[in-house]
Amino acid sequence: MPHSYKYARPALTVDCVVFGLDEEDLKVLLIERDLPPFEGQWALPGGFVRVDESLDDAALRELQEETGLKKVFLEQLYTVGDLNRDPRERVITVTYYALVRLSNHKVQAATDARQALWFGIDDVPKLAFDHQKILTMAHERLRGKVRYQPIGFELLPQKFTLRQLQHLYEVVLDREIDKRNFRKKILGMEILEELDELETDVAHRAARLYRFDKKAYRKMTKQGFNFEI
Amino acid sequence: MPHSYKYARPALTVDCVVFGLDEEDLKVLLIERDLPPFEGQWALPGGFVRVDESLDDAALRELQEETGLKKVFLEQLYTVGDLNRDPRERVITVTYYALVRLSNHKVQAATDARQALWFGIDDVPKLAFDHQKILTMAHERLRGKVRYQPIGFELLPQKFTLRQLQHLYEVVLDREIDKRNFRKKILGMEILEELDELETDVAHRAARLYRFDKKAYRKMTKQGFNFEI
DNA sequence: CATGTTAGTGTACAAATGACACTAACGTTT
DNA sequence: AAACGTTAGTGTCATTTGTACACTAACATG
Repeated sequence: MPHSYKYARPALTVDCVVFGLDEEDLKVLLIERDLPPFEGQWALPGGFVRVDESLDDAALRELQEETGLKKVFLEQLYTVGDLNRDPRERVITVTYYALVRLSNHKVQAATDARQALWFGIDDVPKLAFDHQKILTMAHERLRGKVRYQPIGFELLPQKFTLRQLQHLYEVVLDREIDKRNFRKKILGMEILEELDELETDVAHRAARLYRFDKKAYRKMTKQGFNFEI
Repeated sequence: MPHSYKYARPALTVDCVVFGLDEEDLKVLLIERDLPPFEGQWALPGGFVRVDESLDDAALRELQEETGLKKVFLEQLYTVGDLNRDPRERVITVTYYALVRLSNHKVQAATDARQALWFGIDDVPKLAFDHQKILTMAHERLRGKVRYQPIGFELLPQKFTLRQLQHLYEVVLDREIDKRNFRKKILGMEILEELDELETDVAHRAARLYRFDKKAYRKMTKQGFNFEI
């Protein structure tokens, strides 16, 4: 035990709520714990922060270690520090949420996790610790933020159809959206680059592909433009 | 040094950005540090989290100890944990922002602080640590949040005039607002209780006093109402 | 009683939102 | 080759919301 301090210190961890999107559903990535406490239960990926790495780095490292995910969109969510949220000792957890392109990423369990699996957001099992509460918070944050920041694109492939984009908002906001009004609005923002490509492998008329134009968005933001769905 | 751990642990602190409002300006409460590091410099009130108190409790306690403030509106802001933000050792800080009714609260310095003083938001001195960055974040959060959550009332006395309320939004959002449109909008929300009282001690026609009707707001929120300025 | 200062009120135009239905394209089935 | 099924893609009108704008009333003060 080489590290001693005058006053007791809580342990510090990071946990991540990783969202993905498929054709039907909003999904969350969970791991099955391979260590006590809550061994064998499902939990959010996460782990201890090393004393020589930043919080963001810790979150990225744990994601990679436990699920194989790299280079994902990641934002800090909230820090939970209730007294008895971990049965072992006082633990402070800085929580993050991440958005990934489901199609791009093969997930695989590793360190400290028996397996990593995607669950439908309305279909998650009982979670370890207070992870259900964190998941709920993350979901609310996503619902809120997706409406006034163009973060939803992180859930789609880089080239996507307007149908996919609309579907994203319908799933995340949990309400139907009128197709014509949606197209009018999103195209009117001029933050989508219209590609000379169509989707492939569909059993009906193929839709045009678009790409989020980050540069145009940044420029417009500086001129007072506000993204809003 | 009775507390030993297998791995090194960062220290954990809380810092608070306390906002207040007077007739002119949005203000922030700062303390002059009475201990190294940065002794004699201005900083955000804050301090170490005890191992047996929650993060929120730590923030409230430090506020009371260093500035004398009690029972303020307090919300978690962000957790900063860059590697070298404290010259002594690795320190993780959970930051909060607080809103207080300036008129109600007498401020007085205490533990670890030579004095506590209100500064105009555009008139803060050089701050210790990365506190300027935290302050900027808090200010942005306030600007953003005040528009879609009725937290602004926390900055006003419980009974206020529409003029004061409008002034609040003008100061926080840093833009002029049309008086008639503002009144139409805010009164149309039906979240203000019109009192049979007028302001006193003014050298002109006295304005009617209103009170924020929290119950009505909660009820309407449940029915899908969204506050927005 | 004149002055200065803020309270309190309505209208008209512009912009944004929301509701709504058909034809075109294209792969699949018969 | 024709019919079918499925999704792409498009415009208008009515309603709601936002924005710009100016005068009279009330009241304390000198």
